[in-house]
Amino acid sequence: MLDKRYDPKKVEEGKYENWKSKGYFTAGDKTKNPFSMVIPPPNVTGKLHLGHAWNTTIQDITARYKKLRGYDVLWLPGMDHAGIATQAKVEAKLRKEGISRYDLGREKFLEKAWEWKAEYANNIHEQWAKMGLMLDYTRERFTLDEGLNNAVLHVFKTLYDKGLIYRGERIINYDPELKTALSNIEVVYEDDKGKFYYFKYDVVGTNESLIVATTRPETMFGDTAVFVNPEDPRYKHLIGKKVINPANGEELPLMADSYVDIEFGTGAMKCTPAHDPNDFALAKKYDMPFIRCMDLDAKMNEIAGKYQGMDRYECREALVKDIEASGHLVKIEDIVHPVGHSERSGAVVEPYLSKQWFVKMRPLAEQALAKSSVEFIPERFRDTFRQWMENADDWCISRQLWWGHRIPAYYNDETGDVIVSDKPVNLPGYHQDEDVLDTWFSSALWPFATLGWPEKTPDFERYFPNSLMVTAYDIIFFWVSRMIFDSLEFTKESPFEKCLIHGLIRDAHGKKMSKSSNNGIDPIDVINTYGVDALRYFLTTGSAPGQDIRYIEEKVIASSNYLNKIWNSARYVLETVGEDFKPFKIDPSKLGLLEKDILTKLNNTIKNVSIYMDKYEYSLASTYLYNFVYDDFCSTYLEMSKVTLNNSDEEYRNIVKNVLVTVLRAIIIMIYPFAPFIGEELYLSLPTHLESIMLEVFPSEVEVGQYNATAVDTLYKMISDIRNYKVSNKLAPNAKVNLLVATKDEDLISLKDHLSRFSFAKSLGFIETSDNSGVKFVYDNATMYLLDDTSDEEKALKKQKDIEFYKNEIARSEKILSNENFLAKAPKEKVELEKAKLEQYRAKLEELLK
RNA sequence: GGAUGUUUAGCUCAGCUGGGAGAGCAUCUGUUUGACGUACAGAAGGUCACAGGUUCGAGCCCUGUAGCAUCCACCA
Repeated sequence: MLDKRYDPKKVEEGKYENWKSKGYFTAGDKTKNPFSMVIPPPNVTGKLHLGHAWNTTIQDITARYKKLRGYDVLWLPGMDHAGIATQAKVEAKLRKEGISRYDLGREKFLEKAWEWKAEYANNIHEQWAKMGLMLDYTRERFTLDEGLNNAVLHVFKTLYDKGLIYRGERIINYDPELKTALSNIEVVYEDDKGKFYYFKYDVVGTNESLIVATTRPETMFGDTAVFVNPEDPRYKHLIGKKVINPANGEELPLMADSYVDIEFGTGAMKCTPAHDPNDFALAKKYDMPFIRCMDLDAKMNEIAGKYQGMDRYECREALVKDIEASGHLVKIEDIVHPVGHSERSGAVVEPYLSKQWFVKMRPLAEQALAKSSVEFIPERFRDTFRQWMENADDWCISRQLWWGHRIPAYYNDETGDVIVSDKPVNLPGYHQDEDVLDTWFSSALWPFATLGWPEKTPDFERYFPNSLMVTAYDIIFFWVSRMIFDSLEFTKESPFEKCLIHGLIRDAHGKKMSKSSNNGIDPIDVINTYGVDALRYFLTTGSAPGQDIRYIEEKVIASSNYLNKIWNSARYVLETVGEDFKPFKIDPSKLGLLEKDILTKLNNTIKNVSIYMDKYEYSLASTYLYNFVYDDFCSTYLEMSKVTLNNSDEEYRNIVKNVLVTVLRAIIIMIYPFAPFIGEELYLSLPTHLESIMLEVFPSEVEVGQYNATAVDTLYKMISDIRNYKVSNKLAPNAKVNLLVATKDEDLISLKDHLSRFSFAKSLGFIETSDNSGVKFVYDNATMYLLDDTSDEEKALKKQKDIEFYKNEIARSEKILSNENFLAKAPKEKVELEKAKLEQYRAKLEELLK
């Protein structure tokens, strides 16, 4: 027997290990159609947060549902080495021990990183198990494993041979703390407080000077020109002359280009080609030199003269002081301006001219835009993808790190030769590039490389392209778009058929969860308090696809209450039918009205749940199920069954029990993808069951046939009206009442026991034609009189209220039906429906007025 | 500067091709009715941001305005 209360801890215990050991998670049944997903590989940097919980729950619901639907489901797990992120963490850990990565050297450092990976992979496995994820661990992959590594080398070499990967000098975003290049999207812009320095530049050969403003004075040593707009009347006459750089006294040409905004600052701009991407472009245009005045550690170099060796900020301070002393400082303004920070280290990014590896984006992006067949859900995210693709700059893929795929380029310093090879090169005089690849270079191959590509493995043949990818919208640029263009380039197919996009999870006030605001919620805490099923249900219901959700504890509690409701309804059914009960095939001809009614509602629920599950609209699917469970099953049929079971013979009692079990079984299987643990527990309590709910199939509709639904509706309305009447007349809920029902509906009369029980009827009579005593309730197929000591006044009041109601309804209906345009243009069914309603209202009013 | 989302009950949110506004929580009234007080029976609560338009009919479609949020690009 089930416990009185649903206890998540007890219910969850042992189930996951059992499923796993029985091999239920392992794909490969060739008799079925495949359905495949790969998990977005979490970084091996730390704990999984609620966002992961949400993301993986959506996938798990999908996997379990598709399995119920008879698919051979492959959900492939794996993790990402997360180059920068992990290396930053490992370095931070070492730093606490007083060691730098250089103390250890590459080999030893990588050993430490692998140790780190092992520890965190273990944490992640534990969390996946807690979440109940149906992952096929026999196929688990890691972005740095041998297979992925081969795929990465193959891709690098192929793109290189095609000219789609090149090495070049460009301005890149440099993280001086982690000492590595970053790609554009690894830079986050924040509004920082800064200063705007106005300096006076003397114009050579004149008495004039002009004022140039900058936020980064320390880069003045790398300046090669000052630019103004050619149309700027203030400076027009000076164009072509030289000005003196107040930082070092050197002469700079005063040049003109329409790029310069007349309105901004002083309208005169210094040009630092090696330290600013826009200046770099200008310098290219005018064939100017690129002068680096800083080293990679953000310290000034020999170009800066006496400032050499200073940190960039130190230099800034000293230089400004010196310029002020020379009388060339005009003013300093406090400003707030966007400053690029490294996503991982937070360091202020330094635009820096250096030699890096790049992926040439245009050809790949155009192919992706032209050929991608990925269907985004919701559709609007296709535009997000498109917009980024259309504007994507070349992708800087080299990182000056150790943790990652080492770039397979080999240099001969003497000859200047470069060999790119997917096999190790051991030629004398050659040495391998020290850098590794951007972590996203390998994740971009995830959907196919995890299946064995570039080999044509059976898994690749069978499970690629993936059926579905599930991820949050913030990762479309980083990952989704790159998977799509790499997949199209290398497999000639889109990596997945559909891409389901969800939002971000926020705190109760709508703020982004983050470490800095300390508002993060650990999913494990939630699971320990309310159970994983409640968390899963909360995460995937009550929200629309693609929208953000807020974590609200009350909602998790509500979810838990709902599961408890299902638990207790199961308890009632199982206690009622008994352990020895043997369910049998339903014979529609033997069903009673109420049985037909609940089964019909079940059929509708199965239909709707299926429709929305198939469309990945889990929130809507769950709403239909919820309403059925609460209103139709628990509050109504289940209560009715108590009366039926008391008042019928053995054969009919068995039919009712059979219906109870049938409905319960369907509910359990439908809720199970959302709440697998309680689903399994209840399923295994059913009188007959398979070894596990994981082997079940989705419930199908039950043959019921036609029945008098009006009679059932009227019964439920009567009960509701009587309850309502008692409350509004301050009668106790169990106050006895005398009822008289005027009806010719034999089916309604056959339900008299239920009416009697739920109205606490003292007496209940049936008559053929209407009477005129008591408080009157009018239905489609009956009129009910409540005969008790209510005063005539109250009776009249109630009657007046009803009459008014119907009069209003009739007026509304007549108005619509007198509109010729409505009659002419609205669909016929709508018109007929309205006419039928009007007729009913009139009949009821007439009955009321008798 | 470009783009997207959002505005519906006190709060958090659903509302799927246009056809009589919904849920959970909170509030109020009742209830030892034979699974569930993590419950039951009821009640109250909304000019669906605003202004136009299309339509027989608009929370839903179109245009505009405003607030809130997010993303992209960024000015030296």
